[in-house]
Amino acid sequence: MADLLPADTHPFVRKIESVSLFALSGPEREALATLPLQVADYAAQQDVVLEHDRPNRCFAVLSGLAATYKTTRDGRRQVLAYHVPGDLPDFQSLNLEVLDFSICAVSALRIGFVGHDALRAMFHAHPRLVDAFWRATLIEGSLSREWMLNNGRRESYPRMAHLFCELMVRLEIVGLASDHSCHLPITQYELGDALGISSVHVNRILKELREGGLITLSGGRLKVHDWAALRKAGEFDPTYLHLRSTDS
Amino acid sequence: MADLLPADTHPFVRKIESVSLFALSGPEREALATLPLQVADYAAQQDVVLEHDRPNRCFAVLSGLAATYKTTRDGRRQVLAYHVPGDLPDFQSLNLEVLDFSICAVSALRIGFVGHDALRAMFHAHPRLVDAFWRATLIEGSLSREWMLNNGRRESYPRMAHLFCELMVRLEIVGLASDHSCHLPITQYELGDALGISSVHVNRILKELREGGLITLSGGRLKVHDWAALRKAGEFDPTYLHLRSTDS
DNA sequence: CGACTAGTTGAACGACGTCAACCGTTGTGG
DNA sequence: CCACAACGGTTGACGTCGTTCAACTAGTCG
Repeated sequence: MADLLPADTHPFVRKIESVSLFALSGPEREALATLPLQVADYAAQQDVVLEHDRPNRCFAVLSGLAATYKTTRDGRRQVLAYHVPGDLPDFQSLNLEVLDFSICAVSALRIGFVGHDALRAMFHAHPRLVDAFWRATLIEGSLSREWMLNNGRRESYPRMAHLFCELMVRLEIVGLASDHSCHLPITQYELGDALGISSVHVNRILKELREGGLITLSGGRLKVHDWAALRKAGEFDPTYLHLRSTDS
Repeated sequence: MADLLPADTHPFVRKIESVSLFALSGPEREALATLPLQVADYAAQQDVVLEHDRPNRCFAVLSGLAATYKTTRDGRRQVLAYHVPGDLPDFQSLNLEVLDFSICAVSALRIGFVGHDALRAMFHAHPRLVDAFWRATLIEGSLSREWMLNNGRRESYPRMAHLFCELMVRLEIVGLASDHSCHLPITQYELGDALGISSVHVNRILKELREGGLITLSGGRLKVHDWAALRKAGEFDPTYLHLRSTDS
């Protein structure tokens, strides 16, 4: 079921255009827009790919939220990154035969698979696109470094504040948040997996943030009531997102 | 002060050869070996590059140990990765204008700088090398994901055991460890920055590991006395290192 | 010899985890 | 339509891991 979308809304075109350091040529844009996408839907909690898989395709998030995670042998889970529409969460599979992480759906998720062959053919025809995609993976790396600093060296209150700041900014960029409010159907248990703390403690920190008037998270919706305060609490500096047009 | 080394010991050749999925051609090896290197030496604790720099070159570790780190605003430091000889710690600077991390020398460090221009020219002439270098950065990403799991979800005892396992394996690969013993002139304070714990606690965990007969760390030397036990304690599975020839 | 640095250890404290109870909502089947 | 199970959120009590502070030791360098 190949699904062709109009070029300007095609996820690859939007993403690469926003990431690359040069303006895409017509043929390059065309090549991206005509990449054959295999669309698939996942319910929350379902896994898309698993550690030790050897995929021959990678995928883009079309809608919904995905999470990269790893688990220890005794089953403790650590979420390493969230992926918003436009992201290419397992792009490394193109050059790394066996996956070292799993990716699951956080909310209802629609993704588009692209075969490695098709990508390699495109790169052969349009070598500049390699730089652009490479850059996309490097930006993901930058996010993960900030995540490491956040989880390693900030206590849970600023840590959670930082996470909410990042999510809000990234969702705003792709048009999924407005007025500092976004759809975020995530359980407190899952939040704990991302922050490296227990769900009980998540609950307490959420309460603190709520009673401080910074945010509310309920009914699957995150609302930031005091952006300046949240940003300050999380020591949030968006430089590491490598945005090209800075706002807020 | 350009410094030309014999091709088989040239750090780029060794590294890319060990990382790439295809055998390098003569001209490719030649191009790597003749990359002009600007050699520089750093004392322990000195910074090589700093967050917010906009470098026009990147570097390879020639000898010694380097560390990538970030700091919070109030000065708490988190080490994100260690780099052994052959590694390309800031290769992302080629496609990411402004650095989002700093790199410092852990022990006496010798590095070789290569200008971005020279690299780009080489990639233009030998497009397959792009894949190889890309793959090198992806493997670094894999290490950082395991690091995130380790620091996020393991307690300090297994966490430290895991770190020592990784360092030992990586140093063995580049010939800097033998008999499960290696030069590791690192203070307990710095170890704490890597593991996200205080130096006092590092001391106590080291004592536990020592009294359990697993390792000793003194006089700038790490000795593993019971590799099987250390590996078990750290739940260490080297898959994430993406080695091509597995040993031990 | 004194000053400095890294390591070592104890004691008190704090952050976060664990356990357990309870509540509210949702969904399902009799 | 109601009963009830299942699940996520909320809260308290208590335990543990790791931090902080502080004192002391040992090695090194001038």
